[in-house]
Amino acid sequence: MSDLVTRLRRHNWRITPQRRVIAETLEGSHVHFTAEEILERAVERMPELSRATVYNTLNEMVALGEVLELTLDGRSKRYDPNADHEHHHLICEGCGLMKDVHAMADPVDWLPGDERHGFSVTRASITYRGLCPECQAAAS
Amino acid sequence: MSDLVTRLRRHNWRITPQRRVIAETLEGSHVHFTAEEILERAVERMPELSRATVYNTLNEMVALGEVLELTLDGRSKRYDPNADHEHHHLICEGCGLMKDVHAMADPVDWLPGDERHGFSVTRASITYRGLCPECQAAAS
DNA sequence: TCCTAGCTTAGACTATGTCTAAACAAAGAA
DNA sequence: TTCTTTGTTTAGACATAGTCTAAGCTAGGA
Repeated sequence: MSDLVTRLRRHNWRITPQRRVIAETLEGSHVHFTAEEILERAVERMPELSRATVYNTLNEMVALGEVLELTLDGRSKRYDPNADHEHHHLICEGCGLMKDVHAMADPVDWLPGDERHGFSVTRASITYRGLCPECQAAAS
Repeated sequence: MSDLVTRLRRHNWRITPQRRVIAETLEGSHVHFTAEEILERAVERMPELSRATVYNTLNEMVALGEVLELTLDGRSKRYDPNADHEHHHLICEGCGLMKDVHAMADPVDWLPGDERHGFSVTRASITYRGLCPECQAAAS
């Protein structure tokens, strides 16, 4: 049973077969897929599924607040089904491997008032960068 | 005199007229331009300048470490000439306005060892999101 | 049953960025 | 000076990621 599907249903969102396949594909993996990767995997289960439906569905899930959109490499967006859970990202500059990580406090607390320029700051995310164990070994 | 040009020259990088115009366009503004915006403005000073040269030059300046590449909205990359200066970004979710900000400490220190997954973590950047004063006023 | 609203589809279109091949430019050698 | 080498610039083709459109489809209510 998909937790994401349950959360989506709470918004009175119609769960069509296409949307179910997309949600389950998104949730069934530990990595954050791009839209194309989700399309590729979902099509294995539902061959007639179209590219437009995948893009539409992902955008709607983001708008509902149940999926996070990540733009970390400047190429394509990635989708993270863990929308409620506060976390950050660690990226390998060698191979692009990405991990979810947790910091010790909320970075919003570390932005002084005089650096806020009158904004109401609601959230903050940290992108850590470095080399994963494999790329460190390859570089030495 | 452009400080960025001086820094680029230190790398024994040939400062051609095209490269100078691009560097000065990049540095002469307080906002972070996209490649297309830089092209548009640089062409006013040098009409024969090509798109490929702008993209090549920006990528080379990033590779030299003198310019930062930002991918904050998932659409197009933006370029920040302040590469040496440790700072983060505050973005308005209403209108996209972006400000440079400074946090009170280095977020690398706030990532526990058991959250590093064996990576050598070299840097971290924080993206703060909220609403700017104008968008707060418009929303209320 | 029919109607209606919303969903899905294929493919055209747009935006952003990269690649290629040829022309050009600068600096050193003869 | 002319030749050669190396690096730079150019126009335009190409690639990739994502959006839009118009038509058809589907589920649920009247």
